Amino acid sequence: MVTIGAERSAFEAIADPTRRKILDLVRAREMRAGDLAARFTVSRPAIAKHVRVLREAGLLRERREATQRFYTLEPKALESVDRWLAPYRLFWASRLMDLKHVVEEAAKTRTK
Amino acid sequence: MVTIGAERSAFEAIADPTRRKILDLVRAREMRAGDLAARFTVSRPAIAKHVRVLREAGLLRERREATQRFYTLEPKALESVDRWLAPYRLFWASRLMDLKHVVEEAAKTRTK
DNA sequence: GCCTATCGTAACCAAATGGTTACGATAGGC
DNA sequence: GCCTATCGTAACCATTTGGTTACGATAGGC
Repeated sequence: MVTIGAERSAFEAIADPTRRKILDLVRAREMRAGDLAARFTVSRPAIAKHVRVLREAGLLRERREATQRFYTLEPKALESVDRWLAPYRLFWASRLMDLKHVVEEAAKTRTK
Repeated sequence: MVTIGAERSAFEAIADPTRRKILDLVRAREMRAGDLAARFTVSRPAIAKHVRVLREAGLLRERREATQRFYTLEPKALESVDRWLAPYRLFWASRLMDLKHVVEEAAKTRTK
């Protein structure tokens, strides 16, 4: 298998708050590069670099029309993150069980 | 409000694959610093630094016993990430709806 | 008291990151 | 043909990151 261009993990991509905000914007509606840049205080090239990182992580889809570039969220964006996170949700659930157990024991003691 | 020690985001913390693996290990069972280090090829101080990042992000809990240090997963670890991720799950769901619609249209056309 | 085991921290280094300004490519209006 | 608008990329820079080796602190065994 030949990889064209740089690979990059979604985890790295979402580490930066600016990039998370870009994703949040693009999730709502398709946006042009300029529209995105206008939402931030940093320069347009800085945003272009963030967008590149997001594309290399497979999170953004690019559509060109004349000189303009439109960005949309890749349909399965962040599923890899979600998959990794899933066992942690089970962990929280088990923690809640523990709490439930503690509460029930306390109730039993009280009604004894 | 006075911040003791460095603040750090959970998103930065999980950007590194070694740190994600540390979390995965600690989620299963409490581990000593040395136990953790033994699981990786990098040096012990390198692991100590990763552990510090994870603690600063509020993901790890430390317990000391003599000269040993035991680490466990903080009960609510990564909930902030999960909260940020939640709208993306809705996004996937709506994408699935779209797909369902496409499939149903195709079925209708076929049976016409 | 001394040795050993278990650690974090300091100091240092190469590479990656996130920002900037300057420039080039491309398409549309006139 | 020329100007303008919309962009990405190149070159550069300061800071952060992830790794190393060397060292110090602390507690238990004998």
